[in-house]
Amino acid sequence: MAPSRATSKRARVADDSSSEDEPIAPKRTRTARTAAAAPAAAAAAAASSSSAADAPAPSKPTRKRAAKKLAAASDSEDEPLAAAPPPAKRGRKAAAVKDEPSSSAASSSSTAAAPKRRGRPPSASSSPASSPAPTTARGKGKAKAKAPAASAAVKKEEAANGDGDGDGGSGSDDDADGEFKWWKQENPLGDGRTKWTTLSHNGVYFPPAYVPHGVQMKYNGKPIKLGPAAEEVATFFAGVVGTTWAENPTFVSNFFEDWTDVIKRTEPATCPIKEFAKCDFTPLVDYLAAEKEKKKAMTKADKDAAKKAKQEIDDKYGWALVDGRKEKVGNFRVEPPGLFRGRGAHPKTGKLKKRLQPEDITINISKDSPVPAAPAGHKWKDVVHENEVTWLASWTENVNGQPKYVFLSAASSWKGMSDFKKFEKARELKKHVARIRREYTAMLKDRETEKRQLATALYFIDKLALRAGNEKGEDEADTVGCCSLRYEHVTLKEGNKVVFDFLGKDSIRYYNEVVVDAQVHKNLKLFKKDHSDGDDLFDRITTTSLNKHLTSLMPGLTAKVFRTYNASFTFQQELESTPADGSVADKELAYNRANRQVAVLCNHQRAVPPTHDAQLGKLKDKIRALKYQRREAKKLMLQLDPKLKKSRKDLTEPESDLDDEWIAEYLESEKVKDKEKLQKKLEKDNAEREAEGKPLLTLKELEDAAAKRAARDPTLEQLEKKVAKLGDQIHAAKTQLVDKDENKTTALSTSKINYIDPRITAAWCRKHDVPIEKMFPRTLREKFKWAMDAEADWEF
DNA sequence: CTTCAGACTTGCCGCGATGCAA
DNA sequence: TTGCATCGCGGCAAGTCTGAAG
Repeated sequence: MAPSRATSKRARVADDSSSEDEPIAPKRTRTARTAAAAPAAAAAAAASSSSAADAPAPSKPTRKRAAKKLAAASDSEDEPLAAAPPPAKRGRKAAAVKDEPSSSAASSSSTAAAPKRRGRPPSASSSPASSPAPTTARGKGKAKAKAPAASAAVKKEEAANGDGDGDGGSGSDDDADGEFKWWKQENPLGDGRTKWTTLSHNGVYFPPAYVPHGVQMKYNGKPIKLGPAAEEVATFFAGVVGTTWAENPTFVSNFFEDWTDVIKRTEPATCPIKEFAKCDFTPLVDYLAAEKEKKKAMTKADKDAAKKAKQEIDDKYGWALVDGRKEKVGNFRVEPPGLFRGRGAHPKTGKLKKRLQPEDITINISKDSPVPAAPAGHKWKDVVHENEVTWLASWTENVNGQPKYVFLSAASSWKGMSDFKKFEKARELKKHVARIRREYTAMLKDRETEKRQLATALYFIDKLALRAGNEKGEDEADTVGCCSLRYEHVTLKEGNKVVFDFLGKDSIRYYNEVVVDAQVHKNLKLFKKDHSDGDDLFDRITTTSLNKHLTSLMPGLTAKVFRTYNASFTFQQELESTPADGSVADKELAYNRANRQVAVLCNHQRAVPPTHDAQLGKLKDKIRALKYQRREAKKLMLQLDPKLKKSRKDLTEPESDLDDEWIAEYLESEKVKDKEKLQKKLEKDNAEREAEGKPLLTLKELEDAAAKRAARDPTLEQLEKKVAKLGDQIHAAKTQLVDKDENKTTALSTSKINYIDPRITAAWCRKHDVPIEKMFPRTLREKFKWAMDAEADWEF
């Protein structure tokens, strides 16, 4: 059975978030998340879910896709519908269109609210004037190699909020503090197509060349000398030894295949390496461990030097000028070579990701900006000037042939604008959603199977926040979303119950038992009829056709907008239960709970932190200790003034959760701790006394002194205060406990970063007087600068 | 159409910085 | 002051969706 990997922190424990039911986020009982590594995945799935895994489900057994479209074309509307309606010829799309004249033609320019056109993107006036200056400044900075004057200066300017030397493009459109506030512009979203007029930057940063270490791994028990190329790849593998990657047969065989290729090319024909089983990477593993130690043991000076070097790189490559304005670059570091860590049962996992050369990289930059110099002796693959895209550099990754890009950071104007657009689009959906729901509810009974499928899929996307579910290739992990659900992923139960069990994005398991609309249940039964494992559940629709339909209902509407809308809407609703007169901790809890609702809705999971149980235990003990102290304090109060027994019920109430055994243990441990403390104090004091020539103390003396202090009777008033304080502490700790436990397997950050309109948070903080820093860490505050001014009464 | 390439968002994880108790 | 847990951030894989090409 399960190969009991210690590393399987991915296994989840049942989560009974059975707190409430409300329409949008139906109750859910999730179980385990499958492991990423293939063998573990299969095992885990088999172990945890009897239903899904026993069936030949997980790995595509007899998958017959492609049959899809043919079926739709020929056999057409033959399916007898459970209800009654006679088959009908299709092609009557008119029915779907509804009153609005579709507007699909104009829809492509997805400009949210303001259809008003403007000639230029954000600031018409600033760029021509400001761009030449910074460009030259940049050029100089580059020439100086070290300490790029320009960027450093700008940096300081930003931090100190002082005035710069004209760099940074604080043109007339910008705010007084020199920062570009695009959201205060008249038309913050520009014309939607052209992204920039001028663009300059310093290109990309390459990882250092490989330095061979010469450590010899063993083959067949004998040390073996490898050239740099083969050694490097072997060392990549050594890096995963001890993790689940190294246990994954696909990973191992892909690695070995690519490695032997390298060996064939670069090693003499005498190189004996033929079988993975005979490879012993231990020397390399040890070497890596030693290197890690070395790094950890670096002196402070070395660490500082490394930090400084890193800072210089950041200063040089970390900034770009867009229309004369300084913007932060995101991933300017070229991805280093390594073994591809494809998640889930990815057929290509473990393959060698090659080292990129400047000759692989395309640079996108203004015509009039200096092209960043490629590393000595090299040149760029290409230099282009495409101002309808936002990437600064791009290349093709060799494992999957995917394009990769260098973009600006999340805090940049471009990303901010597109976030803003996204949330405005979701808010627009709010106005249409009632109508759209009515429409698809009616369409659930349409005579055409295709329409029924469309409506049913849409029902899931809306109610369950499923992803669209594009088709995937054979050379990718087998994961699905709404449109790509297969027969085996959906099980029908009595009482209109439906059980979903499939692997979604990142091979995260989605398990959900939901009671659905009777018609939906009926439809599913119909779609499944005469089908079997491996067949598409929705065989007449694709994400494209679904989105096309959605766009006809509302311009720019796509499946993912529903996720954004439902997440933000749910969040705002859940926040309403924030206790107006609660403490900040109470409010935080309410916030996190709302956040959690959304995370559960979107199925955002995380591995249980390895120390989770221990943490909980500690917290519980802390609470008990506090309770015990409170009990003692109350006792004292009653001793001091026995009359309180009558008037103060609260003092006589027993503390829950305290048993004698625990108390004894607690007291014992406290005793030990106290003793240790005193012992330390004794040593310290005596050292002092010795120096001053005073007589030394004994432990006994100290103990007596401490006992005397403890015996001093506090006043009633002091006790009262103490009890109150303890009460607060207990409450806070309990709150923390609940929060922590509920968070065990739920990742809040993804929804916070991508799905919840930040203006809801900003408004909530204002309304409830909670500092925004409590809810948004620095990077989020930067990313959501545009949302920070939301008034307390702002509504999503 | 379908497929494919391209561009951009979403998502989980590992690691380093940071804060905190010992 | 050091060891250690937490947290925030960046890395990069994996989605969505659009538009061009076959």
